[in-house]
Amino acid sequence: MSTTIRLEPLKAACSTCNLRELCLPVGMSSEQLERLDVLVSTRRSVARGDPLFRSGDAFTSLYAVRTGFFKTSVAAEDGREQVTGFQMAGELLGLDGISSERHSCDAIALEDSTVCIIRFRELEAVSRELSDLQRVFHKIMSREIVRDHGVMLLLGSMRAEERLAAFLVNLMQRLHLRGFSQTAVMLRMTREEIGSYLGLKLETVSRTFSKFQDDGLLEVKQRDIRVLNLDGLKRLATSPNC
Amino acid sequence: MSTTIRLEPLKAACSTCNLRELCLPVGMSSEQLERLDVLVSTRRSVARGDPLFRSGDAFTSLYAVRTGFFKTSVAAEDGREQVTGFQMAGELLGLDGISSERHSCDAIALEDSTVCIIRFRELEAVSRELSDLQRVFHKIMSREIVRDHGVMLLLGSMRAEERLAAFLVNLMQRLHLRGFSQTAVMLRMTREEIGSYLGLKLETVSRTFSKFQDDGLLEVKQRDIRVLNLDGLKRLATSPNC
DNA sequence: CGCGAGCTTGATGCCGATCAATGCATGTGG
DNA sequence: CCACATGCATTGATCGGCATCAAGCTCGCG
Repeated sequence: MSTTIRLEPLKAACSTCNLRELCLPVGMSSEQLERLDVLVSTRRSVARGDPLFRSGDAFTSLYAVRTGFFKTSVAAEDGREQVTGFQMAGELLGLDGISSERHSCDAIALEDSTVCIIRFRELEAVSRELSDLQRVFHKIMSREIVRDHGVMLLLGSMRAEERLAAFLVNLMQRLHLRGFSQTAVMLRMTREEIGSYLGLKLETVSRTFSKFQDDGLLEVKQRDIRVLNLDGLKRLATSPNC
Repeated sequence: MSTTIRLEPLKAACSTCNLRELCLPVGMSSEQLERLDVLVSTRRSVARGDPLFRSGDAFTSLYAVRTGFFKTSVAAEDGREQVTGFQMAGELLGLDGISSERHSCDAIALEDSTVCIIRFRELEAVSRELSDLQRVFHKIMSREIVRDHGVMLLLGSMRAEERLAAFLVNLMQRLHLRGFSQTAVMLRMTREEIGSYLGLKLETVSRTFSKFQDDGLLEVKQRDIRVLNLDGLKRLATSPNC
């Protein structure tokens, strides 16, 4: 439980960050970026398997993923876990904590990662003066709500194949935006974590991967996925079972 | 499609609204409330069955439910619908629209309702000057995210009985906060709408209601629900299937 | 009074869960 | 370097919860 927190005194600067168009500073001018540099002054490294924060921790900061990959999950009282999302470079973690000033989910690094620490009180203060920042931040929160509604649709009314296809298409899209291949990916999460996110058991996830392979949609070697027919996947991800 | 929109020139005033402690103005001083009165200047009536807004509509305003009851739902391309929430007095509608400046879900009145219209640009402007308002608004958005995560947990890992129990407990709690009985409710939504929200078919919802009645937890007469054993329901809502 | 929307209940079937065994990759200590 | 442990993935056999299909029922309303 006593994870050492490694803070990096390195200057984190939005103005020189190559993720800035995918992150909080999207669309900002260079003067505006300088205001942000004050906000985002520290980084933190999180080793694979370690928590960035846990449910119940006091909330003071948001975190922008700089490198690496995270999962967030909520737990029921009886211990059942639900993975609520996977986050990659440029995405924000910790929005759940604003409401009660305590985090309400766990954020765990799925590979060695670094994040930028954004002190929330300062973000609020700066966004009172910089309406463009205010606008962007509101849009980010709203986007998270819209994303969550999409997941509800998936969990509430899609079948296993549709769920996994939707998951893969979404993942490839986000990776592509970040300059990675649209057709090959090394998954950072286990079958069980995918299953938890999609409301399926790990065996079902595994079987569905195998079926996609049989159908010529994918090539699957453990966590190494190569997409052979993206359109076919997309068709599955949105269309009914007919 | 051509629903007549009825705007009410009546002055809507947060400062005299008895919902203010459940709504955007929570915790505000009387001077602050006067600033809010400017923001929230118009009301709108929505007849039962009519949309407050629809997916794709331009986003300009948030809506605070004043009287009545709403559902929100998202649709897949093939027409499948997922109810994403039910909203009652004091709750905010429209947060989904901020991200793309278009609404991404439908909001339909389940009974004759009235809402306060909150022009979003003005809300942003005022909250730049009133940090208490800014704080409250951020908490409301965050609370919606936390709620959505709870629904994901429900959809991803609970069984039919647990889902319905959790739904009922949550509903009774929110009604209780608003001064209604904690043990009796006249449901405003159909079995199909409950089912859509919970990821179940209407027959399953109906059967589960019947089972709860057999088990002495509820008395069910169509939409008329009387809770006989709230603790029993709560136990079901959170505990595992053991 | 009769129609229709919504609710209940029964019979049956299927998708995904569960249980169980095996395979595969990585790492560790002898 | 091999033997073995460990964690994760795959695959098969079986089971069960919920969906589906199909009647009836209830109640409000024209």
